[in-house]
Amino acid sequence: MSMELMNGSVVGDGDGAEEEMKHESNIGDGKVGEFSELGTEIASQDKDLCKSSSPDRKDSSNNKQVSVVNAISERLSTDTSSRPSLNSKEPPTTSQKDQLELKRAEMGEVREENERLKMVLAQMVEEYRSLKTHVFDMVQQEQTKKSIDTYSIHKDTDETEQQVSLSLGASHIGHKAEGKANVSNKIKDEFDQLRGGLTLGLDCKFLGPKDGSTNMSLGNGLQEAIKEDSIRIPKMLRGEDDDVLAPQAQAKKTRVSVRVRCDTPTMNDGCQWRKYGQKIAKGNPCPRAYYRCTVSPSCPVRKQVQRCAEDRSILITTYEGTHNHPLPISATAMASTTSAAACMLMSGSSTSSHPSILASNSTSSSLNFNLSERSRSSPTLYLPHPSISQTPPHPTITLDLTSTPPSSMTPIPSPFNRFAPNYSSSAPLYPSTSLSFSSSSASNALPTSWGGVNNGYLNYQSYGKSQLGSFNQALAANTPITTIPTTQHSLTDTVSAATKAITANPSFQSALAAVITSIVGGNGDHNIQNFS
DNA sequence: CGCATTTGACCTGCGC
DNA sequence: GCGCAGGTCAAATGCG
Repeated sequence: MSMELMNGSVVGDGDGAEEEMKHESNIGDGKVGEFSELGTEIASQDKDLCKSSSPDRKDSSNNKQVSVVNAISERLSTDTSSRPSLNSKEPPTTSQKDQLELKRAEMGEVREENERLKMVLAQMVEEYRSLKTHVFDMVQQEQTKKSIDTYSIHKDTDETEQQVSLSLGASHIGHKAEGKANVSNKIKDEFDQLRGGLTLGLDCKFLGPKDGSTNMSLGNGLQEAIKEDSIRIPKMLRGEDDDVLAPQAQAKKTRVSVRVRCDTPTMNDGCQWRKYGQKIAKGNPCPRAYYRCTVSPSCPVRKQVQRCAEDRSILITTYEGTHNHPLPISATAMASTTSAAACMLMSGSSTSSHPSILASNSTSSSLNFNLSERSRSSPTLYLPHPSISQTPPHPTITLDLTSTPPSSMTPIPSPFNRFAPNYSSSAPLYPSTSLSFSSSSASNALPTSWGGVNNGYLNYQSYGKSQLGSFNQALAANTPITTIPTTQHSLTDTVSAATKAITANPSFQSALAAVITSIVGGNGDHNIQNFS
């Protein structure tokens, strides 16, 4: 279906990775000037990001921003590794003094660079916030419109949904489907309406980089919602083409699974849910509860809540679908995260087969964001519980927000297992992507509540500043002399400090996931690997 | 009384 | 075609 698009993005990613590697190798050679230039370039590109409407430019800018973060980490590590010589008890020779001066100069530049990067990051957070607000406003406006036009839209529901589904199918194969290019303007208009109305939070798809991939972008959020709606239409009322569409639609039924430690029966994500069923799933004695979003009667979003069989303190909440209504502020953090994660899943799956990353023919990927030292030393592959993950028609992305990975997490002796997409031996039909934000921090706050009046998006905003600041400070704080000899350890300390700041608040975790996803966008794999 | 939850029945898809 | 498992429906029940 969208294989051509996927291939296209793979090629694009590959170029990006090469460029990134080139930068990093320069830094590794100690070319401070180039590093500074790179930072300046990124800073300027970030400004362009605000002004420019060119999606490609934005995309490349994002790639480079992530690479700069990696670069500075590399840089810090390089500095750290050279520090023991500064502490040497031997009397310094003239050449050593020169070296000392040089190093000091370098460090000064790096500090400047740090400051610059702080600014860039702050700006990115600011941009994300304003964009999110903008999208939210748009959604509200569209909702108002839709309430006025409800009748006229619903009148043609069956026909429209069929047509939308058909045209989506056509749009996915886009350029090769000339014969299906007779999409009516009416449907296009409805696309535009739905674009505003069906996406929430950070839907990076619509803010996405590539105009050419707009159709594909539509696929994730819009198509999902449309599909969800169409699911509720009795088969008899659907057209005969539905048989053709059904597998395609089902294949896109992405799910976002969130694992948190939670004592309450269900995780407060800020949304309103009504329980409509409960089942004992095979392989897990804990019942699985089914919830439906009740904020809007027509909202297609559902969630499943189940406790982990191995560790019952872990609550696994699986979200499916996209809200077609404005969300309470307290619910936007989770909605953004799930929406973005679903976006990442769709885009990530398109690149997971890149040969340089995945030395396997498997389609399953696991992107680990394990930041802790323990996690680094013991790389993990999260294999979700079979009752959750082994549902082939549903590609699932798992956000692991638990502090201790479950026993089912299996170390994979692979050179890719830390950063690159891993693959499951069970090899599900569709990619099951795991984003693990695990932390070794013993004081890891248990996310018993996602929402709350002051704990959602607003909180992210405040944490976005204060804690991202901490993140930067943690990076900057590592610049002073330490005696840790290896780059591995200094980086680990840096990352551990940052991890503490990040894991201190679950809302920030989700928001961070959303931010990262929005930055990484459609070609995240390479960048994510380096970001770890 | 209205709303939410519970729970058994039913539907559907998939593997054998 | 059959059985199994996941998912949904809707009547019954509970609660404020």
